[in-house]
Amino acid sequence: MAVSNGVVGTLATTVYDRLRDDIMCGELAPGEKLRVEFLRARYGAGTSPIREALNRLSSDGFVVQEDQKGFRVAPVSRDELIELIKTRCWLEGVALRESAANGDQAWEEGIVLAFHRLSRVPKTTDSDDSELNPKWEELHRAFHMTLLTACGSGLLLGYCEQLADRAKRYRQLAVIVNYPERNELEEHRDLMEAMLSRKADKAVALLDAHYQRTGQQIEEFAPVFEQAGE
Amino acid sequence: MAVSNGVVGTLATTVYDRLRDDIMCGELAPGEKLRVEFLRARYGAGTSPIREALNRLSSDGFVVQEDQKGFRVAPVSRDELIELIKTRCWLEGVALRESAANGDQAWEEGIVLAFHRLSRVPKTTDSDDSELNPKWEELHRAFHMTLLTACGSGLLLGYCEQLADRAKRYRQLAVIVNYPERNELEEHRDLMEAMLSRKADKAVALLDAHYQRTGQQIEEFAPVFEQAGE
DNA sequence: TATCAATAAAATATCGATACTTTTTGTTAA
DNA sequence: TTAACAAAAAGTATCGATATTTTATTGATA
Repeated sequence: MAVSNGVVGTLATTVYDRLRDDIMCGELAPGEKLRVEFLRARYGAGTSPIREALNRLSSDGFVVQEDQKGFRVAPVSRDELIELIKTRCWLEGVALRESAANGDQAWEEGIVLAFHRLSRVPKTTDSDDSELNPKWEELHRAFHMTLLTACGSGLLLGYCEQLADRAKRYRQLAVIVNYPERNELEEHRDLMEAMLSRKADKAVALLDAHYQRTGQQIEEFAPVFEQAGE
Repeated sequence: MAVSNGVVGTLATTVYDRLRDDIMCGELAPGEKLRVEFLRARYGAGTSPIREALNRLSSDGFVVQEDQKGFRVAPVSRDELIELIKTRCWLEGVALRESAANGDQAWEEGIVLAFHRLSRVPKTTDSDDSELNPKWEELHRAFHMTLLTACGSGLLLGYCEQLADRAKRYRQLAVIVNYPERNELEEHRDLMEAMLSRKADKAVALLDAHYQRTGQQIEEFAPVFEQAGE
């Protein structure tokens, strides 16, 4: 059962993916209690796969667990957002430098390609910029990761990806869409060019600014931090 | 049930802890298949807590999981060890620099204290240096973490801790105990002094050397990398 | 003898029922 | 009224049984 692209997955994995999405996009609010009975009904699965998915998600930081008290959606806070961005700048900074030092021709070509694809897709789907384009999200993620892939550590890449996911959650909760005075495409182009010419210091500075700016947008859009209880 | 220091934990958590230990110390060999039935008998628990523990461990990288094919102990390899050490140097390097920049007086005092405690405990329990002293392991870990605690990111600390655990596993598998021409206490003292005098560059250099040396010891002691199948 | 298919065995994943813990509710005594 | 406790309700954690999938075995065919 649960077949996708010819491969049979487990129900637990399906539930994990769906729950993760629902938490990331805010369908399940920060702090919300995750009762097994509720989730069983929602995802049409038995106790075991639900609990297995929840256990995995708590290792990822999307769910918090307390023994004998069950699970709830991980809370969000201004402090955590700040820490998240800071840590992300540090880790991606290391990865950028290493990538710039070690990247080969295939890596360079990958960057050019990823940028090109990103440039061809609009950030929002509808004309009034109220809805994020998931395709853009995907290509944006891919572009940033491509810059890092030559760092030589899958472990580090994994951490960067995890942080990117957690940051994405904040972005989705804040429903940031289009800011007038911001040309993201140019920011990405500058970043690409700094990396291609192996100016690591410059690239790191650009990236820091890039993330810091996004962080600010989220903060200005602060209804996110209404602490959600139940 | 499962009471320890007044707090009631779940069976799943107990199993998680024990399994983790057994994998870290090599009781369960790298690559070994982890059949649920076997684990049930071993830890005296039902299917659910066993599987929940396994799910958590796979997020930690101690167990690998493949849908419909169950779980096995994460394999080890020379390549992974190298990557592990490299990544650890990078992340702890960042954390050291930030700590050195931000640490306050309480942080300094914590370091002095942790070093003192470490210096008072022998690395091995018996006279012929064949058995590691678990107390030493604990204090050693505490000392290194204390150096990093002022970095200002719990996220980064978490990653450092995770890497430390994975590195510990390699050390335990290799049964490294006492190398003649190495004075670890002095290495630690130098590291402490560099940090107290806020010489971050020097501290990072010392730490890199410290970990690189340990890595070398593990590699020389290479029976670890006999690939274990079943 | 090798290949493949069919079958049997083993192992994984899932379910629903039960035991245990926490939380809520209701009642009594200060 | 409120503090304390007891009883009931709700929710979590665990178990053992079953369904499903993978792996091993066997035997027929080329």
